[in-house]
Amino acid sequence: MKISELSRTTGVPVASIKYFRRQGLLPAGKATAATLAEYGQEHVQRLRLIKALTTLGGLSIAATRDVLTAVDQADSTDSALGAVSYALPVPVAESPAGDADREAEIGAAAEAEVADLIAAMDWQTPGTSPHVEALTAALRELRRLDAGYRPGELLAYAELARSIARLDLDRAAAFDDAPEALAEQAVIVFALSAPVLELLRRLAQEDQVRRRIPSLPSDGPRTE
Amino acid sequence: MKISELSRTTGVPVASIKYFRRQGLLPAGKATAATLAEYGQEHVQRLRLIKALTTLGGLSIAATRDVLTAVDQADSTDSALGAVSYALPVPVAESPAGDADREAEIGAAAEAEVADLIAAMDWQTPGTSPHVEALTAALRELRRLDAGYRPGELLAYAELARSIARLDLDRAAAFDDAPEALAEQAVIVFALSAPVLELLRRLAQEDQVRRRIPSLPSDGPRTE
DNA sequence: AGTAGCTAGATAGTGGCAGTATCTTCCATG
DNA sequence: CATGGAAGATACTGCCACTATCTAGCTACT
Repeated sequence: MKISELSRTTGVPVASIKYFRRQGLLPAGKATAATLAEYGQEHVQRLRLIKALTTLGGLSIAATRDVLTAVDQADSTDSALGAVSYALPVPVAESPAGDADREAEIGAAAEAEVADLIAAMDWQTPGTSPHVEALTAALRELRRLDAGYRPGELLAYAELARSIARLDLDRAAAFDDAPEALAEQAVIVFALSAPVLELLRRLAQEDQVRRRIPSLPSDGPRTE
Repeated sequence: MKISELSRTTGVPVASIKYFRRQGLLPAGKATAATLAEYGQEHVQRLRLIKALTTLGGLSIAATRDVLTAVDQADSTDSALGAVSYALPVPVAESPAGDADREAEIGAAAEAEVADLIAAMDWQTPGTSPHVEALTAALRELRRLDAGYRPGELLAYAELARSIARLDLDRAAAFDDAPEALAEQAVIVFALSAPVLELLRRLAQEDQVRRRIPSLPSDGPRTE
């Protein structure tokens, strides 16, 4: 397959394909001559994955490269899942501090909240997990807004998160008879299921709003 | 409070405060003279909210403006929740089509999947909901990758999404005795809980991975 | 054999976004 | 009455994700 055919098959412009190659997202084709290379089905699939990660997953090019590198380097065993998980970017919030006293108080409360949660859930996480850091930062941010979780609320969410994670792992493990596909499946489940879940949550919220507030009009979004 | 004090209190540079004002994210201070305006506590809170929405929530300036406009225009009653929900951006994926036949097949399957799901959940959503559109697009994207949900899987996620939405609504409704704060609380719950939930999911995934794969790299779950 | 039409690789340019900096005019306060 | 801010307008910057152009070299058709 020539690059122009690869472009036609996937709908990705030739210039973009070259760009992805330069950025290390896509392996080079097998060169058949100094100015000619042959692309295969694996390039088609990789391009689809790149597109899905950037558009649906909302990943940057750099983050996509990190994730794909983890996929390629995964020794097609268990480490794939962990590597992919850590390669995914994390929503981090770090507002510039205003009042130092208030910041200290908020910070301590957030850290305690996370520690309590992890203990209560009996979660096995390394102390260096970026997710723990990020969660603490997120809770700090909410506390700055005086919108922290009330006692037990966060735990309720965590229980549901555990249920979701069980489904995720089931989904990822469904491919464990095809080791070379495991890492890729892990990416899909970890990175691309998040937006799907978020949309389900929005739909469920919408339903809940309508059920609890019967006076709401039944049409769609307000037109401008 | 002068703008320099507002800047010091919130940690946001003066130039950025002016920028947010220009973009319609922050109301102008009460002008006390041609070149002097007075800012109050509401500006402090609004700036905190802007920072939280952009950093933690990952919203663009334009999206933040839309959300805040919905907050301000909410007639401090029920419509606040709906307006905010629709003002939030939605992860949309639309890959350029390659093969027309395959696209048609994928599209039809995704649409049927969404319709079935909404029916099974008895969700009350308007046909024009952008969330329905977005979910269909997301499922199309996954199907393009040959990574669609197996029968019943999506429903299981949806059930959990419903549980989450119930928690969300409880959280939002906790402020219904302070109508002017309801819309703001809705923003916080709808826009800022998503990253928290995502982080909980990551932590839970991490825990699940560790529990399911107790072995060391030398002994994978399924070796080739 | 000649040539039109690809191709690879390098480099440069574009448009959008989120600020950041500068400039001018004006005024409150010591 | 001088000076340090403040307001508003405009311009500039850096980053990102492409997109276009250019050079040089095939290669397949006639």
